[in-house]
Amino acid sequence: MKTINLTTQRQAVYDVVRQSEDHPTAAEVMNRLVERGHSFAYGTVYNSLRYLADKELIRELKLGETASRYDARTDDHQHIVCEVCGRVDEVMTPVPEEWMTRVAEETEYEVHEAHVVLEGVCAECRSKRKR
Amino acid sequence: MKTINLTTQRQAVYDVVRQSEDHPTAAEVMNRLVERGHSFAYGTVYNSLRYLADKELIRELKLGETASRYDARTDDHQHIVCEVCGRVDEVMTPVPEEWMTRVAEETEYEVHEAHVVLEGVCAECRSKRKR
DNA sequence: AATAGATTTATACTTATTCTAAATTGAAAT
DNA sequence: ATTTCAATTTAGAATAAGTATAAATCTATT
Repeated sequence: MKTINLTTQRQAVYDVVRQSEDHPTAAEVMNRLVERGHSFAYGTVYNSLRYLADKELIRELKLGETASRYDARTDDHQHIVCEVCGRVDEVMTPVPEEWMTRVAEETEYEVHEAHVVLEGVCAECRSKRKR
Repeated sequence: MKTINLTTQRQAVYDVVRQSEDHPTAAEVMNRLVERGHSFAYGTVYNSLRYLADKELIRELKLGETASRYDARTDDHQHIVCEVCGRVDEVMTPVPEEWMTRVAEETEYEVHEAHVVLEGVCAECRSKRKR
């Protein structure tokens, strides 16, 4: 019984997120909407992002920056941020189940999810650095 | 050559963080300072927290909430947040090196750090729920 | 006591996001 | 076709966390 009501605004926001190669912030989504000729209220973009994340069509990422980012990939995965250029890439290698089990034992929590943000230097910045 | 200049304010902020069982936000640190009879400017508390984190006397935690939290434990560890009551606990079981290596291979990043925030239900909330 | 550098203070500002009340839209019922 | 009602959008105000700024205060050294 999961009805999804994609209004014009929500569809347009969804399209922007899906068609972005990076992981745009709300402000970036807004800019890209304007580039496409839309002019929605700021609040609507936030509402739409929240709605889409709620329906699990997109994911909200909190990577430790001030602004949330959005990702159209909703399958289980993590993220890595380049310390030099700030780019964000997907990490598909799954967090080991065994580690989660150990953490459950250690903490006595029922563990549901792990959000991992890795930090490092991307291939591009690494080769630039070498000279 | 790492000189550390602990002014009255910085020392007091450091004391609050060290003597907190939980992981207080800046606002909570401020409240606890007031309870102890201090009345520092808001900016000073933020500056002190930044200074102490800089000198690695404390750590700033970004757990996906709106406000940062602060932790007097500076050794390598992760955190787990209870979805029910919001409490934050330490996770000392280290993230498997092997997983980090695999991620480095997958992403072609030079991986420096992993910040993990786990979510689940703490022992206390679990037992309350059962009854 | 005089100077300089660092720090603190009070306050203004910024950024990201949420809230609010009125206006608009759209589907269902008449 | 018109009314109706709920959901949505809009514009703008409000909030929350944190940073910036300029003046005042401390502190160590000459």
